[in-house]
Amino acid sequence: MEPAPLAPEPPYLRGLNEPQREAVLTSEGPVLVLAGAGTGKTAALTARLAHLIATRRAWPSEILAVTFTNKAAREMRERVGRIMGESVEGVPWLGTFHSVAAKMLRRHAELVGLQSNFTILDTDDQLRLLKQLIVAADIDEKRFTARSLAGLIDRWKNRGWTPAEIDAAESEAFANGRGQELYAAYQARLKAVNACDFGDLLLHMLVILKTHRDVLKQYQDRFRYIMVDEYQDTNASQYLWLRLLAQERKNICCVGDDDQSIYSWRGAEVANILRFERDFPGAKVIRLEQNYRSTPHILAAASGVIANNGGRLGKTLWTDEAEGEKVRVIGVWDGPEEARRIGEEIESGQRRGEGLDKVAILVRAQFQTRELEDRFIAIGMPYRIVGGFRFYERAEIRDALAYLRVIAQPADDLAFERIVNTPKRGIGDKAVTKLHQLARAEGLPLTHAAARILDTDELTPSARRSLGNLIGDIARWRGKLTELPHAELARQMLDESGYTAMLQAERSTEASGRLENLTELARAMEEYETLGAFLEHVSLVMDNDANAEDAKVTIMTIHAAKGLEYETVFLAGWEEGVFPSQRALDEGGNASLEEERRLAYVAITRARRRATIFHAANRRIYGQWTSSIPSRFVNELPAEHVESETTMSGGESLWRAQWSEQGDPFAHVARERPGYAATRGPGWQRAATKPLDMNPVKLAEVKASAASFAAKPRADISLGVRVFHTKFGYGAVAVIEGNKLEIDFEHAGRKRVLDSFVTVG
DNA sequence: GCAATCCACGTTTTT
DNA sequence: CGTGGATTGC
Repeated sequence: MEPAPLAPEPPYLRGLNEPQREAVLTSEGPVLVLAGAGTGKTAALTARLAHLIATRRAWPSEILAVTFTNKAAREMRERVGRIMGESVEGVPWLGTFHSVAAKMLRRHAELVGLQSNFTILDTDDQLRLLKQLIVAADIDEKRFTARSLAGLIDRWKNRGWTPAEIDAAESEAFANGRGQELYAAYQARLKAVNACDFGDLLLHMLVILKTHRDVLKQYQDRFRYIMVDEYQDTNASQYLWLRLLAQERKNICCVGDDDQSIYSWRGAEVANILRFERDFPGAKVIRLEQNYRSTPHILAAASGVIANNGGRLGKTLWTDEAEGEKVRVIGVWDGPEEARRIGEEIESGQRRGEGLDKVAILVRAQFQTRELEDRFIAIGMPYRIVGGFRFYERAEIRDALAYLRVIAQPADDLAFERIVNTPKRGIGDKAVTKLHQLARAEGLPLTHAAARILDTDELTPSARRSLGNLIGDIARWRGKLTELPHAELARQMLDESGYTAMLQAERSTEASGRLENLTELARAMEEYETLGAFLEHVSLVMDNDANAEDAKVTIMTIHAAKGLEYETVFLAGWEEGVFPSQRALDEGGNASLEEERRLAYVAITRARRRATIFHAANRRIYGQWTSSIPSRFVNELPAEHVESETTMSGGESLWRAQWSEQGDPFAHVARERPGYAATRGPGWQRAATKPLDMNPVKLAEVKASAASFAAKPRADISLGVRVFHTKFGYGAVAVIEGNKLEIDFEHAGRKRVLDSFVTVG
């Protein structure tokens, strides 16, 4: 495209190639950009955003730009800021799917039965809640775990299904057809505690857009342009959400790469890319194929592997770069040798003057990091491991947040449960069970139920005292919410609750680290206007890639490396059973294998100049020595772009021999752990769906108690009635005050109890 | 109510 | 092999 002779080329087009410009300048109508790895898709996307604003096609507030990660959102925001300078305040609707959906949902929360200050639960809260429900439904929690139910519900939500839309066949997937019932119960509980999980952010918004024409219209009018990054990773609910919003103006631009779809297990549906042209007839499809990242050998190696996948949209990556080194494949004896070799390679790189921050080691699974870590500690190689625990997932941070949540959102039972006995204050299971019982019977949040129970003799005197103190503290802290900066309030709470003292008493290095984390948390809070804004930030945005600039080698999973690039990349553990993973080989068939192959493609394309692939003949997995054969992906590398080497005597022929002699390449892997395949494989799934002998009577009871959510006066209790109490035994009602009773017990004497704890008898 | 001990289990994890 | 969860004993 020729720049107009008189108008100088706008700065945002500088350095873009032809297809990139086309992606930027085609502002009207649906556009699908197929962008291969390293083809400058973020540059194009950002320039497009700048173009829309600079040419006054839309105000920043009229553009919806969604990404999957906070990192991507941040990067785009920074780049737009750099291009547009101070002239643009910011793009309010630029963010992750979840943060944008949350922002919308806070405005319309009441339409799905929530208040706008709803809490966003994390996985831990979610699991605790589900477990309670499973136990309450009298389902064997060993056989049907909260984790599997969480996974199931997540999948349903990813597909955009509300409980009403779960049919019997789907429901079968959990506890003998009770999946739907539990899903419904879960949603009801979430509503009761004014909370939602990650999936709900999108699903609730989707329901609102579907059922409230006016709301839909409002957003359709507002968003003149919609842009979507990493489109291959959208799940059904995100897809439906986008489709509704784009229906009116059809100015939607999706950027993605079907070859980099590695999150199907999280509900991502590559099919969304494939059906784009059907959903938006006349869509313009633009391919970005010039790679600016890697050498021809690296690209060819990656292309060679991915070519083994079927059903691709197909792109041909090319580059202007000089040829460079071939991809090296190194076979070693075992895991420790692999780690040793990688260490040596990095050291020789250092001698060539390569900085450690230019080097990454990518692994398939987290357990592989251990060996590398051991070795790096031994040789004093600075490293950092990406992934593992995020800042806000640490126990102390979650505890602190729970305190804040209890203050901010009185209905947040999960937060209250978390802190009620942390630090230990003698309020154990028994007391908490009682609280639950009361809360459920009267339809109260736990904090209110706690206040109620204090007036009675239901709890032991010491528990009562403790609980009284806690409730008093909570009330006091709530009172300070308006007068004190929330960071200061957080510090006070942590001190006055005894939480800090608990950690100080530990006197371990971990404990002092935790204290530091809490200080850090309080400091972070200062940057937020309100406590609510801070809590939202924590649950949706906070991540921990701090000090990525340090001169350290990065160790991470391939998943975590997506979107990143390094001069030198080491790919460890390319063995059957590790990569592709055993799970992928056992279950999921060809689709799983192809996803593993896409992972291999992502892994190789992270490298700019040097890629080295390792495979070991022996590896210790779960303490068991396992012998393994090279990954099939190694064999799929085009020979002319690869340089092989083995440290074992016999040279490469030994690998080939092993490879061909092995009739069933997985037989030995399965043999290593008898029963492994039986518990995790298809057989296990069959067992999970097999009808079980359930007790139907219990179900009726649960339903009945759930129905009597609201407190009603007990018509069956009047003065003098003989009642039974599990702790105090039989007695006669002496005083009635609403739900509170005083009873003369035959053995325990006069006690104050709540009517929900007694039965007439 | 809590601490010590046993035992089952074990990909990837943007939000 | 290590970990976290549940169970048992104080």
